[in-house]
Amino acid sequence: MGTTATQPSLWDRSRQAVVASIFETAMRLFAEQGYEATTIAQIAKEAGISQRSLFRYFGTKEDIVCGEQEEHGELLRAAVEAQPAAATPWEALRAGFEALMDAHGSPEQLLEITTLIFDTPSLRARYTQKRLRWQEAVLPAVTDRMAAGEGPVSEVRAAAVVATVFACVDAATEAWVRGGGRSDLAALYDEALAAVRG
Amino acid sequence: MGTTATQPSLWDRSRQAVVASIFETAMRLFAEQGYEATTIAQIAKEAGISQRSLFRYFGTKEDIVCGEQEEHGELLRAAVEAQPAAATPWEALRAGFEALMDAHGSPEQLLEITTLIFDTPSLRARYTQKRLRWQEAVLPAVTDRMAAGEGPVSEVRAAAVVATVFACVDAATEAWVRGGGRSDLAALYDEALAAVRG
DNA sequence: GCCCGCCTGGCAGTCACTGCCAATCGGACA
DNA sequence: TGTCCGATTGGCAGTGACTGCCAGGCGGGC
Repeated sequence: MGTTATQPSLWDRSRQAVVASIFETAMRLFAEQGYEATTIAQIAKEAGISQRSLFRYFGTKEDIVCGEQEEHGELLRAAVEAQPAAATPWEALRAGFEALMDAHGSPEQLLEITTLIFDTPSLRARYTQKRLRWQEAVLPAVTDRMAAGEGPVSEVRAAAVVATVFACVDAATEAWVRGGGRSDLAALYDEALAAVRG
Repeated sequence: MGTTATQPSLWDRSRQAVVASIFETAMRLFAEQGYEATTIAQIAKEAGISQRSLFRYFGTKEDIVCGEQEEHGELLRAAVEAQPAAATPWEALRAGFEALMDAHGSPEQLLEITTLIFDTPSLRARYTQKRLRWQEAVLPAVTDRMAAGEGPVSEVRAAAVVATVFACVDAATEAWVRGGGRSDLAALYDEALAAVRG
């Protein structure tokens, strides 16, 4: 364990450094010229890496921005499943998102990334696509929770609850972004859900 | 008006014929080989048209499948706004979707298209993107309706209601597709919404 | 000092999509 | 009827994202 913890970490460390370098270069260029106007060739050049290698770190141009979402899906699933059995699906999912927001480093960077995603159609499409995977990931936990409360649950009912929570997160996030991040995201989410369930 | 009604209709008729021809050719090839494996060049060749002209009819490959969604958005908006003032947002939106489903010709073709979209990631992403425009289109009507019931409404609340309805439509549609279209889509939608609001 | 993996870069190719230009087609009008 | 004109078409060359392939380099283990 001691060797496997240091040796791969050397590779991983350099790998993380390259990833971060590409990411920062790309975000700077996106901010300067816009996402569509920035080419992969330009990012690679300014990051001092070959185009071919860039694609080995980020499978697609969109993944440079949306890439982190992958791991966050796992985090969300784990957080939801870790909630006490007594919690309703709504409470469990809310707690899951809370955990997700805690995991983020600087709120400024989160706002920057989220704004870019919501302002760029192709990025938003990709983001929505990834969120579909999140929905699939938390579905079993939600199904179980609903079944505990009211007996056997049809597929649609659980899927609808999950989809609704994500829809409210989306509405809240959009309002948050449009307001320049000045309001509280969690409060917006609560307001959104209250409008639906109240 | 008389001339403008017959003359463009000749052009439009031939245009519609070409569109239909491309669409049918493409759907056949998609069914035979899958969406990704079918190239624009192949569709153009088999439809007896140049690649360049194909792109004049359908701006993107995805639009061959998702293209109709554009006009349906208008239909939905009109139907929602045409609902009586006494109807709640939920009732108005439900009626809107009912109108939309009535507008579709054969249910078999609807099922075929929808299945293709839900089974193909890039198509589903594009579809979701277009649905976002629908959401923006019906948002004013829903905001007005909510304001009538409870006074001034914040942006988030109305957006959340709209997003939730679309999320339930999505969940219902997915269940409908996964079940091979054997269940009733409207019933699935009602079940989905009941799970959320009940 | 040598060998062996892995990483990297470059190259050529595919595919969706776009701008440009010339040919053509069909109706309008003299 | 013949001619003109606007719209449609097709081909061509180019861009940009992305992929497979192959050769070279850099590390660490023997």
